[in-house]
Amino acid sequence: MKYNPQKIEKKWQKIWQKKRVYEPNFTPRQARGKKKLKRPFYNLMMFPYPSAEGLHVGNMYAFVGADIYGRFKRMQGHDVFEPIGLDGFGIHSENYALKIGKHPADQAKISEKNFYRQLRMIGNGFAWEERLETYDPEYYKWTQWIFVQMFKSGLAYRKKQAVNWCPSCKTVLADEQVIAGECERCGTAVVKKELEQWFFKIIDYAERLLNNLEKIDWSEKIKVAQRNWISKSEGAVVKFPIPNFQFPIEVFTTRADTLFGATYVVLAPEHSKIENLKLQIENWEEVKRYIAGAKNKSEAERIAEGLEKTGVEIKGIKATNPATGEEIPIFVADYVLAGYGTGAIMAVPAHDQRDFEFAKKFNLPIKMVICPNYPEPKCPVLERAYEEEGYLVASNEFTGMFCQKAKNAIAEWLAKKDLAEKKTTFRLRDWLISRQRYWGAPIPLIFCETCRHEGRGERKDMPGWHAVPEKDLPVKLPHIKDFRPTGTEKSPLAIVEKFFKVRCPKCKSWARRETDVCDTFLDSSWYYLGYLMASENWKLKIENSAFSRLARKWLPVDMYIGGAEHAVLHLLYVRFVAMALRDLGFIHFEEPFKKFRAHGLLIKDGAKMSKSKGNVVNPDEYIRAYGADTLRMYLMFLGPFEQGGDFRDTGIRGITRFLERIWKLTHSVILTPPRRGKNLKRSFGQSPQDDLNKALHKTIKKVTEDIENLQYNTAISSLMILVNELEKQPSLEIENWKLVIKLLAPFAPHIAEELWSQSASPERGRRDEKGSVHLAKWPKFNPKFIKEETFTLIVQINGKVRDLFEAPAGISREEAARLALGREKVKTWLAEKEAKKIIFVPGKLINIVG
RNA sequence: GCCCGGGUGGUGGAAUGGUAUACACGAAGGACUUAAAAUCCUUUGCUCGCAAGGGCAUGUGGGUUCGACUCCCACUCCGGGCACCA
Repeated sequence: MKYNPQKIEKKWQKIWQKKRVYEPNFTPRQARGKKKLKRPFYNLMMFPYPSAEGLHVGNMYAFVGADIYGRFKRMQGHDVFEPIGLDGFGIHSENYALKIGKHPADQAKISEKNFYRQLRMIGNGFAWEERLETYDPEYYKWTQWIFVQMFKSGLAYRKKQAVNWCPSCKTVLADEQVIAGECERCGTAVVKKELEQWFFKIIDYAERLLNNLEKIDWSEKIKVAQRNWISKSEGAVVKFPIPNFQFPIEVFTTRADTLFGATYVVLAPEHSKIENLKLQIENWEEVKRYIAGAKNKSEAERIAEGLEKTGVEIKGIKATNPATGEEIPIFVADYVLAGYGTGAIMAVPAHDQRDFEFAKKFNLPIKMVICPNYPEPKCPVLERAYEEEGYLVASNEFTGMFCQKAKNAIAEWLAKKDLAEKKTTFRLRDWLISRQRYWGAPIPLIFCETCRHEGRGERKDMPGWHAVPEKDLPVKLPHIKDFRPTGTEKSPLAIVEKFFKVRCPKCKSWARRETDVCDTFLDSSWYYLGYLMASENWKLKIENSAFSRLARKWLPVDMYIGGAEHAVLHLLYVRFVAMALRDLGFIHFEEPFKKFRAHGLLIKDGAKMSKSKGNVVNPDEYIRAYGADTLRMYLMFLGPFEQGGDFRDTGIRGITRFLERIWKLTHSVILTPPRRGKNLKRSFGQSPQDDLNKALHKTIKKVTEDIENLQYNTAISSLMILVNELEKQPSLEIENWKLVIKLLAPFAPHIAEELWSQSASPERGRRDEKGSVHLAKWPKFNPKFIKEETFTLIVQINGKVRDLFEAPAGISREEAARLALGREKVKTWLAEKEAKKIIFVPGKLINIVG
């Protein structure tokens, strides 16, 4: 019989599904009845969004890598839950539907079928019965339910502010979705628009999101990215009074020590105070023009300008430096960001490069107050801002103080006069959650004009707004013909009367539904809970104890694998939502994933895969040509899973050869009974059987350790080394060979299953072999077999390898030195010289220094 | 500009501070074949040498060490992330 991957892969995929091999036990009660309660293990991978081209080989790379880990855990005796689903709601799916002129709901059905077909082909141990799609009303009912909880608890709020707007996608975007001023999805330059939008208060959780990073076992680079994104700054808010005006300008600074060098104040163009000061501003027209111009600029334009600073002085008013009492000018400039700190800064051109450039351009005084050398202040002439540490100069009683110390001293001095206050600020902004698009979960809120008028509402701070009562969820997305984005700052649902016209849940008068939909990242912020709900056909409720029991058994997720590109998107939101749900008492944990590992990027022939380059690998054709097992193993053999790999067509043959050799070897083992009792003794006293055990158990150890560390490439290579060895063995027993099949099983599940079943013919069959190899026990290595009796002792002379010989394992330093010095080569190399020093590393080498 | 990765044969890549180049691909030669494919065997970092054997090589330059791909310093190139965050 020849190895025919296509045939056996289809066969086993069917059998697995029929026998429910990969379906875990969900209810604790059921499990108790069984003789052995298996330890649950939730093995999660980031679910894909069903894209235009079908499953990308990069997806397959990620899924296979995650699956190997899951299969490994299953064989180690865990009850593994490895679900899969589709993240099909959202702009990406809708954009594709628009492009090909289909309705997103119809396209979803097509994509769904295609994706599930492809996902079945790759041979993962998915729990298919719990699959889910985010556009399924059963699912988004709970997306909406979460929104309602956020609203009721005050974590969702509505606010008008300058937000990111993508003119091509015709919707607002979250900060996390803007990459270098461009839309994450389509690459169009994002513009700022003043709009009223829904936000989630993720900033309230900034501190916890930051602190918890210490407690979770995640890829370090993701933690670093999150830390940088949240970016905590400790400083002070300092008041700069405006003469003849009631309110001072408040600035945020982390460098209170430089306060005596603050020679002007800058407000962001969006700063609210400017409007209030209108009557006192002499050049109001000019200021107004500048503000309008700045607001119209796209994010990308601002970045493109680079360090070229622009701004306008606000004439007619001055600010008082609270430290010096000096009156200093006030500017409006777009290098100051409205959304950070207080939206205003004190400019210290001598010690901040941006302020320095601005001051140079506008000829403003540059006053040095920090000097590297003290007490002899010979301050250098500045060519750029001096941002390093130093001692204060020209700062009254603080002169001579080291800057770190002065920071606190000055802040406290001003605090006593009520002119300053310590403050911690985060760079993280609140999560903008509403989208002016069609293909998403409608935001489940209703606005009632009557209630607003009478000051009623679910929340005191938001009169007129009501959550859709939970019994009315889901708010179904209506099937409308014209789903195209309007570009009018409103969703296409805003003109669908049968959708938005609704009775107020409170006063029953006619009211209006919110017509924006939720950001896709809300869909994916809780899907790991969804899979558990799917196990009971969506009959469970998050708030009920039945769900809670299930969650306590399975959550938090034990292992989560996905792409690093979601470091500050999905991976941040999902943590935030879990914390919020925990605080509301719905779940028992605040970190959803105990362990997260980011896989590397798969490239093709040294270049990134992209549609425009035309080098995107479609897994279908490779599976058709070589089989899923070969492709799986090839992908994993390319390089370390966490680093990625370079896909080259030529390499695949090596894996095909390897699997064919395994196939052949199995049959020769089955057909040729071992010649017992004929083991020839060797000169070292080790029989071929000892050698075989050693090779076998070393490999078991190596493969086990490598899988645990996701080093699949070296695990596969050690399997290859073992097979090379075993092919030379005259007497290979089937029981030993079966250990190899087990080691192979996570990587090449189909061929392993086929060979397992073939080797377990009834007359040979044992209990372990009746079922699937994937439920068989993962082999344990026996340290006794690995123990070496001799080793290769390396002999170095002055650090260079000159000789080597076999030595007994426990050889002493003296004995090793004696043997080494007696060797011909050593004598030659050492010539007449004495050995000055001898370094001996037990079990490794001896270095003779002459 | 800042923060992460990374630089090793013709290629993908291995190496707890201890034989650098495992494993695989490719290439060359051979066996089998009428022939080809497949398969199997041998060789394969560069270099000097008939050989035995030697010298040189892990981006560059220094350092620590008996010994450095591995640790430290400086630089350089490539990939990724963030980007006027006061």
